[in-house]
Amino acid sequence: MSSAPRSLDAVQLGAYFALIEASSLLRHAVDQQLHEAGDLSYVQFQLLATLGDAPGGSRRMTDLADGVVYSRSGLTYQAQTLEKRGLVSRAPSRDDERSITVTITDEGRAVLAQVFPGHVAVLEELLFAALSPSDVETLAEILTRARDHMRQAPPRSAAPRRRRKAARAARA
Amino acid sequence: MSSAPRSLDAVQLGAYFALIEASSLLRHAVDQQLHEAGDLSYVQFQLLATLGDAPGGSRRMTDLADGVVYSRSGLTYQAQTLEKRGLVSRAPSRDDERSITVTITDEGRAVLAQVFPGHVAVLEELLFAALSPSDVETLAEILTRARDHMRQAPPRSAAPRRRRKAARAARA
DNA sequence: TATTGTTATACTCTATAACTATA
DNA sequence: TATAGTTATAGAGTATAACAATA
Repeated sequence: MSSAPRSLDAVQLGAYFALIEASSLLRHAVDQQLHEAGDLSYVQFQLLATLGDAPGGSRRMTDLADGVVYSRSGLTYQAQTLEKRGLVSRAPSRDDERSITVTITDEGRAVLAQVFPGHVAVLEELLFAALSPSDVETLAEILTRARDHMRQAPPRSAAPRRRRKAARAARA
Repeated sequence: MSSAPRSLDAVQLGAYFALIEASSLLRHAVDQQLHEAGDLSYVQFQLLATLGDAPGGSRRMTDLADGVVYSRSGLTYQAQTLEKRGLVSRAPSRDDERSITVTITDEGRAVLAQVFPGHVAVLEELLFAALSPSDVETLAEILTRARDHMRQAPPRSAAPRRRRKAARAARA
């Protein structure tokens, strides 16, 4: 347990507010573009894009969640929605019968392609227009470090399931 | 209209993903802390914090929205929620009878104080622990610039009301 | 006994459009 | 006629707990 300081200095506050607000504004704008161009929510786009980059366009449900969604049921919900639209398919994994492998379909890739130019345009106009190439590089370096740290940080009360062992005992 | 490039380079992609993911992880963690410590959503916290910093603890509804909420009805909803809990009060403005002035109450300030140490602790552990003071400074500078640019950028289809003039004519 | 994923359910939040009242 | 705010309503998303099936 580290001794947490009483408060933050002005620079820290500035960085925190700017981070939250910039990402919020950006995400809101991108979200709108995605809805207009392809009727996709941001989360759905993230899932499709993740699959699009994955080898074979496939990923197990559990691995897919990573950083995009914070609960299992949330992922199931989104996967179902995408499947109904024919943008992904789901099938039991061959090696582990418990897992489901999600795969992006051709139609899913088409929607991705359809949405992508506008997506890039929003990023250019909103985020990169105000930054020099060197700014972008610096930003990437610092934020990547921050993200990696957060990812491995012990989730305060997260770990949805892993932590529930006690509950079952209490019921008996 | 600028000629938007076909795609982004690897560094830009890295910066974009890191920004979205870092802010998402951070916001999720902070949101949980706020719920546990004071039964506040992140938006509610932002509104209270904004009021806490405002002169007299007051702000007009419209001015309060700024960057926190993206629709008028959304703000009304949150303001009502906070008022029911006694954390803010609302009264017609004296100078303009159309506007409502929202003011943080003593109880609102108490909740803010109750929640604040844990809030700072999360930020320290998750965001600042991985960054040097100089990183934080750099981050603040760049992201502030980005945010300010986004704020003044023409909202593609935003401006909830301002843009609706045509709709009325169509109904006639 | 732990893990993978689904379901049911309840709740929070957001957005649109129609409306009232003041400027 | 434009602005400030509310309401009704509907939809999207999220989380928790209980559940089934596999390892």
